[in-house]
Amino acid sequence: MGYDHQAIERRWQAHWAEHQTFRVEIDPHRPKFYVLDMFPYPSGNGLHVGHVEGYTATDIIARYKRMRGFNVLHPMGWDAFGLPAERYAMKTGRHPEETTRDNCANFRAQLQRLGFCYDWSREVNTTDPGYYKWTQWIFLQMWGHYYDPETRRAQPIAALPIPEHVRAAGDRAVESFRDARRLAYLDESPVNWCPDLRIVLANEEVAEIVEAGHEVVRKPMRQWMLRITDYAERLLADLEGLDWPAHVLEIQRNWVGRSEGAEIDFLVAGHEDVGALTVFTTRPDTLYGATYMVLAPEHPLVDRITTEAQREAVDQYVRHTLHRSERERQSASIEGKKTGVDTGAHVVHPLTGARLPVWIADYVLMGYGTGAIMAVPAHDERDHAFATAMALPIVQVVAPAPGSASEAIDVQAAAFVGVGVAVSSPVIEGMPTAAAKAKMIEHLVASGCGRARVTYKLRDWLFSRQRYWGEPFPLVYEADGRVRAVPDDELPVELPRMVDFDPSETGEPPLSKATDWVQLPGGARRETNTMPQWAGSCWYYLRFVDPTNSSLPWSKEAESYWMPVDLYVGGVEHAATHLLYSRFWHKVLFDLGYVHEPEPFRRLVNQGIILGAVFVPADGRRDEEGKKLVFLPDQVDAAEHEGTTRYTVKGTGESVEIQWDKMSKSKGNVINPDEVVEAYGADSVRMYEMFMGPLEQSAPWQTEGLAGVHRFLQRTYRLFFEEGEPGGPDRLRAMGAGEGSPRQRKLLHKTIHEVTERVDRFAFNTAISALMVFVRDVVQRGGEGEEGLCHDTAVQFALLIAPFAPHLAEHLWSALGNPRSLADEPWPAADEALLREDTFTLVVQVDGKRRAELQAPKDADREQLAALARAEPEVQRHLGGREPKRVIVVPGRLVNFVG
RNA sequence: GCGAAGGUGGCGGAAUUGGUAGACGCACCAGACUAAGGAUCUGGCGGGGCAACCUGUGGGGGUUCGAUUCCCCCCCUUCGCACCA
Repeated sequence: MGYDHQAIERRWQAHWAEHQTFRVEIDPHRPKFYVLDMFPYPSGNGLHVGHVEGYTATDIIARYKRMRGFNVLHPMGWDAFGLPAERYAMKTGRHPEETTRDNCANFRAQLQRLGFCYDWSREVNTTDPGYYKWTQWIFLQMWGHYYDPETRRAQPIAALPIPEHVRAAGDRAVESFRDARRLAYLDESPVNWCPDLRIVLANEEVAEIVEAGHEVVRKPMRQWMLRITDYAERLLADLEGLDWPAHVLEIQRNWVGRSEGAEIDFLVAGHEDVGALTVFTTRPDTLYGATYMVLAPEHPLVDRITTEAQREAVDQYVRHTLHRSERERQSASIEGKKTGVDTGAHVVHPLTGARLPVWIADYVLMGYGTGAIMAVPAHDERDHAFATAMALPIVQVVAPAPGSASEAIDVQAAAFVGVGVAVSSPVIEGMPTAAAKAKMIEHLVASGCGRARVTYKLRDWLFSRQRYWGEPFPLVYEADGRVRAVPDDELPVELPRMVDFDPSETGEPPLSKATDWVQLPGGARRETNTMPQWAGSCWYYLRFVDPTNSSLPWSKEAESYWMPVDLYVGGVEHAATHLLYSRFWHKVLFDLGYVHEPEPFRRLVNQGIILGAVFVPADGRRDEEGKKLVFLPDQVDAAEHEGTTRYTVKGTGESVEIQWDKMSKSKGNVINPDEVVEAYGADSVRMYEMFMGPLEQSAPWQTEGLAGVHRFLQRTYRLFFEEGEPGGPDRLRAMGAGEGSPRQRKLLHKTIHEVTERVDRFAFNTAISALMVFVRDVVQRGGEGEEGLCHDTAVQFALLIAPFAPHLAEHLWSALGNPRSLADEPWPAADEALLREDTFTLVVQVDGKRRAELQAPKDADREQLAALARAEPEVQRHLGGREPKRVIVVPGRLVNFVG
């Protein structure tokens, strides 16, 4: 019969399901371990081999930790709201509800066929009203709270102190004062609008959509925003304690983008009534070098201060800018072309009293700082380019530090952006840049026209979408226009069943067409936007701790036992989105007392990408349209030639080269997990993906490699079983009852030690290699008639491969006479005494070159080792009778004769 | 342009604190068993050389008895950021 992976895997998957082997409950007597995967979007394409890699890694850890005595929470669910389901529905007429249900069922079946040890009783689905009830509830918590910079935490909006003059202006004034501080707020500002898809996009999403070939323009629309910027400081500071990959921390730091500097107020000449025009700068020490001022074209004061003579030119420029997408503005920047228009207005330099012209230019962005800058062309490249183009004056106020390597600089030719010492700057004359900045801020504060300021690149999170397949907002607009929250006991606000959910060209959301649903008694109307796909994934890890609770999102008891997540594995593509958004929500929930730690994910690991093979013409030939020509593996023949593989296209014989590329349906280089699981078994596929290389690294999929791992499992199987009667079952081999030979015991314990240490380090590829070494050794000894596997060793080995090949391990375990699953068996412990060796391989070098090796006693001292080494004939030969000048002895390793 | 990570056989990759470079697997070659082998088992496998031996971890230099590992310069790849004042 042999290794029948299909029968074995079917049997144990059924066993685990029937016995609910992986169902877990709170157990105060055992330490917990929470292992989480990034839950998938259940697309119609089904599971991808890339999913399998990350999910196998967490599965190994989950099974291993469980055997080490931890109470392991290892859940799975579906991030099922989102655009693809909606677009698929528009194409086929199948409702997202149906396709989502089917896709989830398909994903679940696929994951179960891989034998992952999820607690399926905890499965969650973001589109389930019982789930999104709480997504809506959390949103309302944000709507009901504001961020208090004094206490540095969220507070109930009712606790917001209302200034007397606001209170005096009446209820409506108090309400808008509060609305302006809520963590969830309405804002009418230019958003990223994609006319093709008829949706708005978050800043984080724009690049991806533009990549896909869609246009994105700026368009003012009324949108729900989340005030993530209030948490910028904490999101940055709390990165410190996280066990996350350095590059993810880096991406988040960049994204939050903290910079320290100063705000400086300039009065507008002739417009003292508009108040100060405030700029942000990181170089307050260059204030004396400011020769003009630039406002973003969208700056609210542009209209007020523009002179009549310049009005037409300014209006035209503003219109022009609004039409250009941010993308275009950026690409213009890369070419270095600067455009802008003089407003005709002037500001007064707060220190010198000089009149500086005020320009508008699209190189200044409204969304950063104050939307206005003081231009210091001598010390800023962008200002320099602009000043040169517009013939504005350039005044040097920083010089290279005396004795520094910098040549004599000419700021007329190029900006000097480095640090140095202040010159032509009375208040800070001669001071080094760092000190000059501090002194200047001090001076500005004293004279009342400036202050220290920290600015972040992070912008508030655009949180509404004009889509159907998302969570409805639990908000109602009263007839008088006021916004009211749907009371908690009326949640969830269920998504109405609709057939036509095409968005309108103007961006009116599809839900606005569900008039029965929208219209409420008394002229009130529901909010018709829905939440973005990120909403459901912001907190799913919390729902897993108490997934069926209908009166609370999660109980305090469950949260305090299971949280935080000890290990989170997923792709790096979520570094600036999901991972930032969930940290933000978590901090709000922390402030409100619903979670007990400020960070959700203690340790994060990114898995690499599995690449698929494509073949391209060796001569770089392209098709008629100039696009890359790609051939698929089944169109290509391979032949060995002088040690390398040559590939040619079947039929034409054209020479092609192999390339490894991201798997994609359009390239046709996708590996379907179902097919390889069918052919080689789940254990082989899982183990192969772990054997490919370090988890974090990308690696090419090579089915030959999978076959190699499959052979290893077959060999393992044959170590335990021999062929029975023809057509009958295989028989467990006769095994010695004792502990086995000292040699086998020693090898076993060495293997236990290595596998344990490597799993702890996430070095799964080398852990598997240790298992392979063990099996090969025992097979060979058995083949030489020395000894087969003895019972005790067999038992321990079955446990050792369980995290990697759980089905085969259970099969072996059960054949060895154990009626119950091995999932709760203790992990084998290496016997320290057996790990100790009496001798070691001493390497002997002469002049740093290896000349001999010998077995030396472990406890030999330096003199003994040197003597042993010197006695070697090879060493004698290479020394040729001369006396070495030096003898280096590294106990336990080597002896080197030098000279 | 700025920042981060990386570069080891034909391929994926191993290598505590500097101490036998290439574990393990794939591919390939040879052999055994075979009616047969694309099954299985055994052996070989960085390059050069009959051999002794030489050489070799992107390139160049340095420290050291000894460098894949530490330091300096350069090249290349991947990723992130990119008018952020």
